Amino acid sequence: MENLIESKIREKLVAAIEKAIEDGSLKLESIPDIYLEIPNNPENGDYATSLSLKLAKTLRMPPMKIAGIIVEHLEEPNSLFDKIVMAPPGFINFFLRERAVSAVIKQVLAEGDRYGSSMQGSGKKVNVEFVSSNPTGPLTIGHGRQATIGDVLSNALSFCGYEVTREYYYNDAGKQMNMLAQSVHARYQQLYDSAYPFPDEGYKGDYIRDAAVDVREQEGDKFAGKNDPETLDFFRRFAVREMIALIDRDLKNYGVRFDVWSLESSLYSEGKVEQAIELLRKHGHIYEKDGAVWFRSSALGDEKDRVIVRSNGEKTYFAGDIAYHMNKHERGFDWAIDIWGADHHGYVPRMKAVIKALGYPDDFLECIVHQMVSFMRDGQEIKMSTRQGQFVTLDELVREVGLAVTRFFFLMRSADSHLVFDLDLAKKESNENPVYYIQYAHARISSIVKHASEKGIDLGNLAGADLSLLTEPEEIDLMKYLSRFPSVVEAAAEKREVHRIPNFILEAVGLFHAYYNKSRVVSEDEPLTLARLALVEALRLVVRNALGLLGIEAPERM
RNA sequence: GCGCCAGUAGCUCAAUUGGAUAGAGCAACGGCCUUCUAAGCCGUAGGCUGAGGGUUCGAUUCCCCCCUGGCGCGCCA
Repeated sequence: MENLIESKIREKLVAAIEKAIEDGSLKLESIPDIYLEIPNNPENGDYATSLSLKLAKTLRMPPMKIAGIIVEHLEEPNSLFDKIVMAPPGFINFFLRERAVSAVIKQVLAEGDRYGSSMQGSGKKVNVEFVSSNPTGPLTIGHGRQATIGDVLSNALSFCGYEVTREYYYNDAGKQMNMLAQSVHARYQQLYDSAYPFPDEGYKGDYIRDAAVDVREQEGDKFAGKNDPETLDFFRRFAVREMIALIDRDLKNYGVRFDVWSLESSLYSEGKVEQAIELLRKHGHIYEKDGAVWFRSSALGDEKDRVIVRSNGEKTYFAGDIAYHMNKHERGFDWAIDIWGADHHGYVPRMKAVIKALGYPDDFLECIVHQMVSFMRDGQEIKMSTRQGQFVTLDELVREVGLAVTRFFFLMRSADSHLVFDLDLAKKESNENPVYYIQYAHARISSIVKHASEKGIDLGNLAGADLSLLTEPEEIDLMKYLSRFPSVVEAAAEKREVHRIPNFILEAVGLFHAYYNKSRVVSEDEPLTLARLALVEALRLVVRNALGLLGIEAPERM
């Protein structure tokens, strides 16, 4: 489950500090947070703590002296550590014994596909809302980044013991839907009269023509030449339904699953929007000016007040979102995560203001903002515009470079960084492409295991292998690295930094490839063969678990 | 003008709640396939972390101020 080595070191440090407090050598009120880190330079140990440096100020003692006291009070250091040394200006460095390191293999083999999971989240209910596009066309690669981050963050949170609900919110109300209706309507009319005018602001993509053809197939020419409100209403409902089906299909093909689909329109039909406005009004956050209804968000951290009901009586998108977040809270979530593109980041303060106005804890809502994606093909940047019909759809992208590559590229970089998606690189099936590098490692290990089994080696008892035979530096490094996986998953979930997972896998399989080229796993030395098989099998499980969190397949052969 | 994000090797990016000597991949150059998959490995080279101040034992990381790029700043969504 957790990183056993790390938690043992923490326990020992806590015990040592407790003892030191008891006998008066450290004058502390309580146990401080235990900072543990992995030094860059192995000469500084496998783990290190700068605890004494942090405590120096409050204790008013020299850090080296504090380090000395802590080390003196550590119990049975020899069971886990080779040595513990103090280093100026006050670090305590821990060097693990090889036996302590190899324990991770047994842990991985025993826990299998649960290795790396934890109960950190202790069942807290979290709602993760992502993608949430207008149903006006297929998903673009801009949505793709968000879909991937949201999907993988949800996976990581679940793996860490949170109860996650993945949610998609359709903005199926408002002006955009009328424009969509008019666009499909115009394309439909053009099937009968090629001179029929197309609206200037209409959606120009081919999928609009497809929808028009679908109308003709299902309804024939009964709307030909008609432009009355009932006709347009039919086209609106038809088009929304068709677009939602399109998006559902895209998400399914992309391997993203949702638990709940919320419709903006049903918040209206169920009166939720009115209720939300009334609640805000009751608490004095609402006023009227110039015939419109305003939310006083400037009093709660936003830069200005926001209109929620326009002077023509129509509610704004924001009004729906207020009701929606109230709804999330009413459904009993402990917290809600919204994932948005950078073009919506200005929305964060007003949404936070809503949370405050409704009287929810400030941290009920967490907004994750990811930077934009640009798309390069043949060295040329492609501008995306749904209305111009010049977008690159997620579906096209997946078809072109494959699911694994698409997902991996979207995940590789921190959400804060702008992403340049280079199609030419993504299409290369070579070592330039990190996805193949990883999958190749998995296939290689699978091949080793197969080879061993064909040689008649009993793979049923890998857990019983004599792991003390694993003494090569590459083997030790690999084992140490595997033990870090649970911490990486936890960091990915807790810091909402999913790119840590791809980085971890790349590093891990890099160690493996080097090891593979230097040492043979299957040899005439049977005990050593078993030990090495246990090692690579553990690695294979970790790679598979990690790829699983990313929604990427781990192939047996390539 | 105001706000959010970014600025690290030629290019694309990492860097463990502030840690010790800032790391990978690509591109360049030189090596490794009668042995479990060469979609691989090993080696060489590459840096004033955009500039300047500050905080402290210690700053790529935090604060201030500039510069550059992206994105916002609607009774649109």
